[in-house]
Amino acid sequence: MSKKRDTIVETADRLFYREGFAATGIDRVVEAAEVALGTLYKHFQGRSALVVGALDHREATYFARLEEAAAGLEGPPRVLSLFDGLLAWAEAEGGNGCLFLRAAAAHPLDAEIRTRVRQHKARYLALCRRRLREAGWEATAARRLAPQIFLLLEGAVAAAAQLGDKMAVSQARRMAAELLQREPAPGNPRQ
Amino acid sequence: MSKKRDTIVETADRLFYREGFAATGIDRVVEAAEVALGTLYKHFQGRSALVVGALDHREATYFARLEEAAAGLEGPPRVLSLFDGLLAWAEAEGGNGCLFLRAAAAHPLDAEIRTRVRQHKARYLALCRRRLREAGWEATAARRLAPQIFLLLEGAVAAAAQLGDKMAVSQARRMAAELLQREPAPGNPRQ
DNA sequence: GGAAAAATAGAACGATCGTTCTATTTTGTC
DNA sequence: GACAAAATAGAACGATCGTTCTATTTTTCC
Repeated sequence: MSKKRDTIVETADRLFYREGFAATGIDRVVEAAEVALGTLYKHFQGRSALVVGALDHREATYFARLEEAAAGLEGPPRVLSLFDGLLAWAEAEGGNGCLFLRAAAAHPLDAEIRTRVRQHKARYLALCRRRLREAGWEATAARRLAPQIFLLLEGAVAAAAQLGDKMAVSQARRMAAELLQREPAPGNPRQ
Repeated sequence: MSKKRDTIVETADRLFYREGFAATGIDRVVEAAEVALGTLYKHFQGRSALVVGALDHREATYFARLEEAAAGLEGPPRVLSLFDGLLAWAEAEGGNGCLFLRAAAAHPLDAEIRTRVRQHKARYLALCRRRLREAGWEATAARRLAPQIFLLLEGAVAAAAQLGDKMAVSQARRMAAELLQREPAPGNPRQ
């Protein structure tokens, strides 16, 4: 819609993630986005709205990346591509943990932000379930397996956060592969 | 050593965890600890030193709790008690994620704090390895299994953080139990 | 019991930061 | 080319917060 708005949102997303919420103020975003302070306040009510905008941007781009990673895949690899998408993201932007959880930690009393965090995690879990179904698992099995896949994803993000340890992602992927192999989908009895 | 110092550290730990680093300033700690501002600055050089003090306190109390949970246990349960300790902690203090990771996120450029975070995670991983060895696994097996247990622990903490979802901890515990059962320790061939 | 040390209350400072405002310049459109 | 809308630079404000300082009171210890 607005080119300026997009620039601001992308810059805010990048800065918030790379340098943290505490370290990047409005001025910092304005400077990096090469935009005037007034322009930012024309598009966003205030800092809170800017953070929400950055989270929405991250939500869209991250899930888009996960769709790319799954393109053309079927069976268990379609589920495991969730880890490939995570790895690609960690390599591209450096594993600094989950932007949503960090936003919630940095703005503890902001209801709007907390809502986005919950939404993000709910959608992430729902995506795990959907992928399992697409890969051939029954609804009941998908409902049981999805939280386990989700837990491995969360563990990978958290473990990768502390030392840029990308190994944690492949570790989690291997564990997920074993998990899926142990109870194969009726639709894909052979891996 | 100093009673006042202990009170300050305990209060800071509790407030930082319950209300977040951004929301609890020096004044807030002083008020809750029922201590004068000058007393705090007599014991700590500044905010950064206070945060480090709180992290050290958390480190000590958390690992002590893990020791308690493992007392008297042998074999796989000795490893799984890591999850019991985590659950007890989550129920007592409410799962708000890992204090160390939150501290690092809130003070991105503080070298001292980043060091404590790395130390904490390294010790946690080392504890996983030690427990596996105590439970009868060989050194090579322990080195391979420890990161997997650690990943499940991190995943449980992160997943529990978003909705007070204590189920994530028991979920992770079940996954760890299966993991250990799949390749039993020579010293404890029967579970 | 009296001296030294610690603790207290509270004011004051300086810096940071989110936000608003104004005056000027640029951009887009008929 | 003119006019309206958007963008710009930059000053200014108010609030928060970490930190320092002073004067007074309490505690500790010989």
